Amino acid sequence: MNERKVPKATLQRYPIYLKALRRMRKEGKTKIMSKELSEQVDIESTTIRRDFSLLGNLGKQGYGYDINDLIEIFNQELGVDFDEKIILVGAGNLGRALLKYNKWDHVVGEINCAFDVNPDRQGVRFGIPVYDMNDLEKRIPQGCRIAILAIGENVQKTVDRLIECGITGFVDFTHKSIKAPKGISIKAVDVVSSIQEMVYEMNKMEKSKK
Amino acid sequence: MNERKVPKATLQRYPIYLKALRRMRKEGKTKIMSKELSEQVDIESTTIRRDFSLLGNLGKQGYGYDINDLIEIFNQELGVDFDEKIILVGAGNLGRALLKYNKWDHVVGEINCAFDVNPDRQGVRFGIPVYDMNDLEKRIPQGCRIAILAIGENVQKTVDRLIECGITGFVDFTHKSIKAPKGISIKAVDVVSSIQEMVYEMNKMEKSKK
DNA sequence: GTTACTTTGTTCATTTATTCACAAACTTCT
DNA sequence: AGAAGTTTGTGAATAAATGAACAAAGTAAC
Repeated sequence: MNERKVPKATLQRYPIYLKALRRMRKEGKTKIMSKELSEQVDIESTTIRRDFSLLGNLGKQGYGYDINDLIEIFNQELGVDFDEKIILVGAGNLGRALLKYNKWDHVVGEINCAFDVNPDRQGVRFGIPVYDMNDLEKRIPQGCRIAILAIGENVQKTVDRLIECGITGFVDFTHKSIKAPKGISIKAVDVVSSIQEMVYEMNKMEKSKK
Repeated sequence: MNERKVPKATLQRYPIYLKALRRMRKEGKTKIMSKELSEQVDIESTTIRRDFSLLGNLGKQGYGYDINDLIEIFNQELGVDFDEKIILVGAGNLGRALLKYNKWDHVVGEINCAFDVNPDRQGVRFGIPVYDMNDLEKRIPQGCRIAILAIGENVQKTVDRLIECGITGFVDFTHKSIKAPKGISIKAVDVVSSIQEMVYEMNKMEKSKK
């Protein structure tokens, strides 16, 4: 077992593992070996074992890993508190889709409330209050650090304002490029970028076949 | 100038560059230097220069890079044909949001058509025909390789069927873990994973401050 | 309890990615 | 046109990530 220092590359793989493990649990499996998981997620078994070992001695030799244990540890170690508060900024189509999709299985904290400039969208939606954007400073939950950006207009201005309110992490669904000071982390979730990366990979595969 | 062999790590950065470049163009800028871009996207200027140099000698010493040139080259080299055909599978809230958001500036091919099981969602939506899922085999455009998955049910079954139809790339918005044979590439776009990664990073930053 | 078999955790070699440092190439000023 | 000042592109050094190989620690069968 090593001291806490998870490499960036490993970090990007944890969500993949977690997803696969959840599926297996749902299918009724209770244990898994690195080699089998390897085939499922297309990552070398050695890499998997090393990734896991960074979080402790989770497996048993000659047996494998207990799926429930793994999921639990991952939830813990991925640093997500169940009471992490999240706000949704923008309750348009996309925002509402996210709310509806919000069966997050207690993986990350729930979305606490949402904000939108449009009065038609305010009120309670999918069980969550949607406030007027003007009331942001008044209504933002205490200790909230994370905002999901699902707006199309005034992105930079809104981000600046959110940072003022103490938000330090953004999940960004806009197509805009955002400027932010150090210490603020932004994760872009972007269909277009994903498609670009994918098409590139696909073309490379094609070429290597010929 | 090197021969075509773009490292994976570089590949992941191109979309970030592209986004920033587009913003700058919109702001009226016409040239950019690696050092300035470096500050904007928080990537070392050397890394940027090397990444760019992989696509050719795009810059001029003592001057910098021409933003328009860069954007054009990127669009080309990212391997995206403008006539890449894309289908949307699932026209619920999320699917519709994606359609509406579909001002993709000719970066990637447009969404050609969509499919949904629900008759209420069929017809023309945001200028794009939404067909019955049963007609998939009949209606899927010739040569279409890419599908955007925005469904919640029967994910695996649908994926298998799409693969039968010649789809080799998936942009996956479901929360399910999907099994697919080699040669099929799947890019998961997932709020929950993004939040997890982000929270982890945020916590790490906090700790390192103390 | 002993033997045969399995699978983890980790060391070490190799590959991949990043950063430093600087020559070559261009711009601008005089 | 020449000199001074920038900024690119890249070879060489460093750091990070991966993969092969195997000891240690377990299971299962007898």
